[in-house]
Amino acid sequence: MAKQITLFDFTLKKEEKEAKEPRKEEIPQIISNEERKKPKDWIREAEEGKTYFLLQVDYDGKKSKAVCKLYDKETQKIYILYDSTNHKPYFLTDIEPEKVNKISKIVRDPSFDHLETVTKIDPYTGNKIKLTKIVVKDPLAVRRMRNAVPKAYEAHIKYFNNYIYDLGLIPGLPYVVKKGKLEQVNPELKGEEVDEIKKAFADSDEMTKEAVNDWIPIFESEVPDVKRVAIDIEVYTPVKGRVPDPEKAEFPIISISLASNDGSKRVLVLTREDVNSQISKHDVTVEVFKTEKELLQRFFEIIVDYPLVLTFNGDDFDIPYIYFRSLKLNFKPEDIPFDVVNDEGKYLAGIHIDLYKFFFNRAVRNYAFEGKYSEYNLDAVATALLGMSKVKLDTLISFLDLDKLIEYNARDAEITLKLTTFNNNLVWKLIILLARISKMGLEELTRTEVSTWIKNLYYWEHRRRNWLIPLKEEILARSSQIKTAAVIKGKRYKGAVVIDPPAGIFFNVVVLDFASLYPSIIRNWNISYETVDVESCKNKEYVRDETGEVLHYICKDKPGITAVITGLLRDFRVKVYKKKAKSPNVSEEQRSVYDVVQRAMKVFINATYGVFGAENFPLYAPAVAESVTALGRFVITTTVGYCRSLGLQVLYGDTDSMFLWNPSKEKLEDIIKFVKSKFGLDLEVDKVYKFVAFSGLKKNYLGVYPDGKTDIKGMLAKKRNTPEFIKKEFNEIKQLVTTINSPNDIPKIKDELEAKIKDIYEKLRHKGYNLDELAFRVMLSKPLESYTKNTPQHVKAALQLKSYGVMVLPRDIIMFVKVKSKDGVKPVQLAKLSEIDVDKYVEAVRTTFEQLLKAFGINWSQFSTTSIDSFFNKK
DNA sequence: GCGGACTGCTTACCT
DNA sequence: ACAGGTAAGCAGTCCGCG
Repeated sequence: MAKQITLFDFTLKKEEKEAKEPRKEEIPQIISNEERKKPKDWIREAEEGKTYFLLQVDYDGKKSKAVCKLYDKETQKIYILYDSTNHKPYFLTDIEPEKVNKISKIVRDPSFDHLETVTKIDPYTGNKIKLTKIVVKDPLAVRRMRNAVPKAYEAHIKYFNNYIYDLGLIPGLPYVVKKGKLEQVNPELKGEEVDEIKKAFADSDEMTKEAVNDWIPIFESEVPDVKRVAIDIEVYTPVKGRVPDPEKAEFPIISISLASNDGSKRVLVLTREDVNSQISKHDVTVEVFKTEKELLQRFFEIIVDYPLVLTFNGDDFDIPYIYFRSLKLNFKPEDIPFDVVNDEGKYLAGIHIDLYKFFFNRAVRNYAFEGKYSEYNLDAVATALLGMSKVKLDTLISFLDLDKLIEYNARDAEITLKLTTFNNNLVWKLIILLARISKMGLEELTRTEVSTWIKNLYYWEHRRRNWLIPLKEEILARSSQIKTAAVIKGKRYKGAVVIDPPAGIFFNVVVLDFASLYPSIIRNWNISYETVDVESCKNKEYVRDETGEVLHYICKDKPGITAVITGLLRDFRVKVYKKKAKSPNVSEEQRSVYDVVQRAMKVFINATYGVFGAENFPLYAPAVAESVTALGRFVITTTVGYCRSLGLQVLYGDTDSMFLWNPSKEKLEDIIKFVKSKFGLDLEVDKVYKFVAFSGLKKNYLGVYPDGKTDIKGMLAKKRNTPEFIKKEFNEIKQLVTTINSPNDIPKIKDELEAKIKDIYEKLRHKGYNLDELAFRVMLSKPLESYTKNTPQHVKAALQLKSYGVMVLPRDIIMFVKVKSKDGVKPVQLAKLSEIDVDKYVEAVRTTFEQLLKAFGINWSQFSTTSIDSFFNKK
């Protein structure tokens, strides 16, 4: 469900709208737990000796057991396997069993099972420590008991994850069922392949070398192309601009589309009196129903054959709507293969992935897809990744002829499916790889952020080493000291260096870049929460920032867990899979698999530094984060100094990059060698520009490659909220600029620039742009009521929309124009071209183009004898 | 009571 | 709920002005 606000929301006047408000119907009755779902034969139990892919682990409350959800490639169905090891929920404490025995809140609890004494390893010292394990019958009991002991360890871990750690399971890998237990099936690799991987780790420490073997199956195991079906529903909506409330489920479901990677495409549609119900030929199977109940009945019949259901925003809309609507139509709860639990749409015959949540994930967006989409509705994501969009409508869904409705509905399911199948199943493979690395089940993985993934990976690795997972307070007691002051108010420590660039055009610019700077620092300096600022350490290395001041010290006695895992992933990525992804000896399809593998690693590698500086991360260690950025500054400052000592001009640099002006090959090699020998870091030639136009601002330039392609960074012209007409005009000017080949070409371009800007100004004055082109598009980041400190313009526009009866929600993009009226803004839907405040737009044009003009050394005041000149002089 | 200087808030970007 | 750094535009406040 897209949240775009469209023009036809306003075709009715306010009064009419209120008159048409439907009467409130009763919310469906709440059903008691007993009446709820009884297990159906939708899912069978796994068979002994068969091989399955582990997709996820859940807790079955009725059987009080962990249950594995498995996929069989042959039958393409889901199977379950209950725990046969008698595994139970537990937590740990550092007091003796005798003392725990005296705590009645624990031992008198009906769920209390027994106590055990266990030995764990202290991550800080490597010493063995004795702990008491409090074993219970039910995961909820841990929550009741954990406050009854002074220190409760590992008491905040979800039970099914605890099960995964204890059994060393890796979701996404193949397993064979042996004696009722899962046994990992390793991929068969050629000798040379293994040798090649081992070679990449020849210089690593023992801890890393041991771990390499365990990681190979994660990256090399085949990813099964699980059978899946994307679904999308359309609901009759008599009220304009309002999304139906799933919990009320007041209005009929008029159409459901299904699209599967087994090749089937289907639309189930309701015949209606109120619209043209003629149905012509479609390239999908169409089934027509007289009643909504029959339609849903048929839908359930089809869907339960699928092990995996995909939706776009199904957690918040499609699944709850189907569920509550079915109850309303008197389906028995046990006949509905869906449920709604904790704001999640559950699919009871298998697994449900809500792709909206996955694509919204910041790490997925930035690291895996390199920010290719910046809005998160189906249309935007599909357009960016597939080049495919939703069917455009010029009226409400409720008014569509059935033919159009079928087409529209079918497209949505098709796009949703394609989001996982395009490019050789790239997204699907990515999800599986992320699950394997994080050791998380698919449903949890696709609904949580990267910090949860990293937490889970580290917990699993702690358990594998039999390390005790320390309490947050214990980590903070050692590594909470912060010595630097952030540049930005409100931030906790100092970050990266940004070199102030000159304004101007520079030819032959080479960009050098440290390969994964922060991850490499973590690995090379052995940084981890248990190695920074710990006493009782023999070999210490001091961390200094760029001024030479000592900030922290790192213990080199033993490898740090963060350094080992980050180093491992980094080396696998750089030395093995990035190479394989480009290797000419590998088939095109295999290359794309390796590309997914390296992208999945990138997500973890790049986010690791950040999570240690994030207060809510359970292994939060500010000293770790501060050490990383300080070393980063030290490294780049030293290297910049070295470049300058070679007589080179370093024009610009940000965090891990350096823009060198016309350097010789010899000097570049010299610098790269210097960095390798001094820091053990890899410096690479990242880009070579024909020229770079610097505006003089940081994080703001236009780089042009020899072939005329461009990189625009940070400029107003590329910001989403800049009006479309400015972007369009900027693009034309950009094309002009790319034709520059030498300084001699500049004067001519200058003249053309000047002429072009005069044109824009004239066009603006004569209302030559339409309202949509003039709109600023700004995202509402929170509910309207939460803007208490001030009222920004997009909020003013949103308030006007709201008073008009249009629902406005967080993440909606508000489109508004600047006008000469009280608020100074109006939503495009309510504005007229005649009321536009031209001065404001001239100002916006000026600031946008100034960023480019400054590179050419042009000031607005330099435009002589023009109307623009006189205009700006009076400002 | 008005306007410029200033701070703070908000959004969107860069690495 | 990964981090900090930079920029733009506006909202709101303070202060001086005999």
